[in-house]
Amino acid sequence: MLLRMSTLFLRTLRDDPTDAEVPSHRLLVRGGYVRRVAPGIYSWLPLGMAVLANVERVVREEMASIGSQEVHFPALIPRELFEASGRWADYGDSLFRLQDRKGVDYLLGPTHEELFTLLVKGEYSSYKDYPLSLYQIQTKYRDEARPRAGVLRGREFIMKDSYSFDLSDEGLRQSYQAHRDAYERIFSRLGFDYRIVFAVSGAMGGSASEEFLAPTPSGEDTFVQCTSCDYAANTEAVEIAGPPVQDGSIQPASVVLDTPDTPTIATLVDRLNSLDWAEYGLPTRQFSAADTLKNVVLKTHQPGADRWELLVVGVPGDREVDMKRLAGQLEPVEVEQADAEDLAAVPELVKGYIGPQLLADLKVRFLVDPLVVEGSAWVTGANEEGKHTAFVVRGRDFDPAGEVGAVEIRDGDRCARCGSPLQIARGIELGHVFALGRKYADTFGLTALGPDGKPVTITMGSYGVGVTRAVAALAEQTYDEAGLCWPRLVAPADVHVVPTGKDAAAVAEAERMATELVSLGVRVLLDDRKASPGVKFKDAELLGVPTILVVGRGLDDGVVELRDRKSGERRDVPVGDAVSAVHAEVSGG
RNA sequence: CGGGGUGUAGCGCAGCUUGGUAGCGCACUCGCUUUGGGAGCGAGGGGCCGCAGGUUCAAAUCCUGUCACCCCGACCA
Repeated sequence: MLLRMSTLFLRTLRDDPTDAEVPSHRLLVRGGYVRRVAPGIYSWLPLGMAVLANVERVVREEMASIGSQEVHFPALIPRELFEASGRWADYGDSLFRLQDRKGVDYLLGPTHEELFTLLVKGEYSSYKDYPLSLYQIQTKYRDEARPRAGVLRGREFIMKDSYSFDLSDEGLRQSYQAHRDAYERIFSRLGFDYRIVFAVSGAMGGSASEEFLAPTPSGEDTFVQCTSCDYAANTEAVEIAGPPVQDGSIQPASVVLDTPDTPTIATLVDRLNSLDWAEYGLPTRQFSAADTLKNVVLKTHQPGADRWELLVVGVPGDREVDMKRLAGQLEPVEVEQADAEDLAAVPELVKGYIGPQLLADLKVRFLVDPLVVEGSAWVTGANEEGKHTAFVVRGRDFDPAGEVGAVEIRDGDRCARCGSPLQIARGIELGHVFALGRKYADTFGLTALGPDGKPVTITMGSYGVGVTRAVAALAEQTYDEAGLCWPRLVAPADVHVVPTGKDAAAVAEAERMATELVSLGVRVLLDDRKASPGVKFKDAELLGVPTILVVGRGLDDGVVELRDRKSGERRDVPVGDAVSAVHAEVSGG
């Protein structure tokens, strides 16, 4: 393959486009890989297409290796299919909707569970047909509230989505594992630094959902990783270690304190530290927010229920409640902050002075964060204006209905597996593997007739790779000051041949080498433009082809220069050895 | 949806305060020179100054409205 820059549809930009903030966006635009058409909507130019095709090739190879078969669904989908799954309504504003000339509703597919399920239902009906795995590489549409970061988060993007269909839970487990392994190979081959993180709580079944994240500062997803073991989870699914369980019986009996005007944790702590503890027959000590128990009033909604119910969550006073994490843990139950009206319904809950002691009697559900361990003693509200209670002990003075990870994770929290400090980082979601179960099969009646003549509901897995996003994420993880630095496998070419100088011999020699390299199967980008050396060098660095071969002033001494884009390393090689040297680089890399 | 900002050539920007021929750099075309780190000189082409209305003899500039876009946040199978 030979790309000539004199004819390549490419215009590089000297300046950064002003709307580009993140490095991948800036460099993909400057390097002429993509152009913006509308917010979150991009055109892919020849160099971009080359990179995209390379990513797709790897994805296809690895899908084939686990026996997944490629299909292709329309992006334009009639409303009725999404009506059947309930997602015409559930997807809300994120769905692109349109009508045909007759006024019939359509949508542009944000994902394709419905079509895969129905296709299989239409073709297969016997247990002998399973297991099955299908995939497609398709353009997806989501009307994001705020597209950003160039192609990292677009409204139109390419995704590989696949689905597995199995007769049994064990079959699903195997399909899930096969996909997970394939994804590891895909992201390794593409040259990613990536982490596999838990995406939903252990309560929902451990490994039911995992995300493949590429750690980078411009990532939109926050995740947590252990500094010592390989535990990693996104912040919604993370579990952290609490302090050791304590013996609550050694705590003094609880005592009600006079604490007027202390509706917040800060005011309460000040008050505690100025109390005359001798009055209560107790030794004076220093208190901090961590000694108090904060009880946050929320409300929850069971799917299908007609009412919201109150929920109180107890967390250490020095912690905030992370609503996103909480929502992730409670899913599919919805959760929201309770408002004044909700609180008014239970007058026993005194704002600012709520304690867990009464909640069981009030029939209000009470959960604690695991940091509030059995036997721990707290200062908390006395359920009376201006009063708090000290030495309120879990297991002695109150019994929560259960635990839920609710606190906002901090850098340095302890790993639930090994106890080492956790670290918060940002990453880009490259892929997601998810054991869907029977949700769609139930909805659409996807069953197979078993050997006993009875129908078995199929269980499904759903697996996605963001293809366009992977290109941007790779740029994000590999760029440097001068430009892009593609790993060889995805680079638009193996070698960028740059003739310099006014001497026609350099151009002729570069042409000769390019032709010879191409015949060896090397992908060559040849800068045959009439431009100054500076322009060519800058563009070569911006475009990010991994090997650069400079044919110029060294010719008089019988050498050409071989440069490694990534390391910056340069070495002269004799003209006669140049082609084989490049070929060795390409094969070795 | 909340906060901040910007709309002038393909890209990056000035001009607006104080109304009067629409400019600069890059890119593009032609000529000559130059050729190892975004070359020089000269000559060119390219504009609904976001849109609509208003004020005025005259509007990129002032006024009103409107639309779009960008950034931060909320949201995000």
